[in-house]
Amino acid sequence: MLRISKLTDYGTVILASLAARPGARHTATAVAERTRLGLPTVSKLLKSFHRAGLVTSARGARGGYQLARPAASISAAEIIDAIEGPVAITECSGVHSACDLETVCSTGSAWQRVNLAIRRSLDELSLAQLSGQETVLAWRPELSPVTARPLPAVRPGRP
Amino acid sequence: MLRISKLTDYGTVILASLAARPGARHTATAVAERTRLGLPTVSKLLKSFHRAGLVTSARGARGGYQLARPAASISAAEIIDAIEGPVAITECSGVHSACDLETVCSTGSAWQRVNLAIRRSLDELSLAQLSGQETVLAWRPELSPVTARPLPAVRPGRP
DNA sequence: GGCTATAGGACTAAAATCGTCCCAATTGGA
DNA sequence: TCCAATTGGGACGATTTTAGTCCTATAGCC
Repeated sequence: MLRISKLTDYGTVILASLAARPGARHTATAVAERTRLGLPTVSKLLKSFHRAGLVTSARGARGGYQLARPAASISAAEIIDAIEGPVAITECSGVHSACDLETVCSTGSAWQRVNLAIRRSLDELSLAQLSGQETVLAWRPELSPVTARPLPAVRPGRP
Repeated sequence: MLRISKLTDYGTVILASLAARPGARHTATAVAERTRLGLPTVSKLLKSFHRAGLVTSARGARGGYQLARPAASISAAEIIDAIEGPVAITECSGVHSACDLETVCSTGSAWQRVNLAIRRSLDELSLAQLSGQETVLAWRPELSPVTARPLPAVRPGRP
């Protein structure tokens, strides 16, 4: 199916939530409540984003997170990278390929081409667009319903 | 990561193998030996391709598979569809969305745009290109190593 | 009729993904 | 100065996907 993971999808929702008020500081708890995602999950994702440099954080009382850059300059590719690691359509686009098929492996270059094309469209899509701050061309409701957000059954509060 | 599954990758190798001699009939066993993939796996994938109409089959002695169409007119998108189902980057690009987030779901249209872009490049890539029958532009060896093909430990023969 | 293939599906095993929890570090305020 | 709030990092268990195998039925050739 070639899909992005649920976590990534949640991630965009979380970042969109931060983007709504870029100046303010947002605690993980507040974001969890606003997005209606589980607190542990939100917390985990925000940590990932922090490690990737997409958000800045402040610890301690009155701490919280906020976007490190304007939403328009954060790309979908960066978001995916932050959570799932580098986009790579085939498995050993990486380093260690234990592949001893000779003839057919010319396949590699072609997949790579697709990979680049995907990468490019992901680079061009900004968080601002994802969060609806910028209109996206050719918006056809009947063709593009809603994004995935099968909510976790559990609410933020502790069990 | 956004990657295609191993099975899909195997699938392209199998189809490429058929494409090498489009006129001939290939038994699953022969393909398994040539590609060095496990016979059950090859068999399963060929069945999927048959159901999807990408290959024709003949039963009985002297039976086997062959491409239903020229390699140039089979797209990567079709191959992926045959094995993994329709390409959809987000989960509920489908029908039943149990999504009750209102504000943030404008995200949908943007992901959909990416999805279309991906779909398009997948449509444009033919099996002929994947199997190296047509050269692919901008082939940079140091950037695009080899495709994934972590071989199954087991050989075609029965255990 | 017997041999060789595919057709289809059930079933098991392995792996990646999700989600939760715990404890350490840090900061602001009473 | 101590307490409460909040992030940081990692470990763990459960669920879901993905891989891979096997069994039985069906079809065509000799």
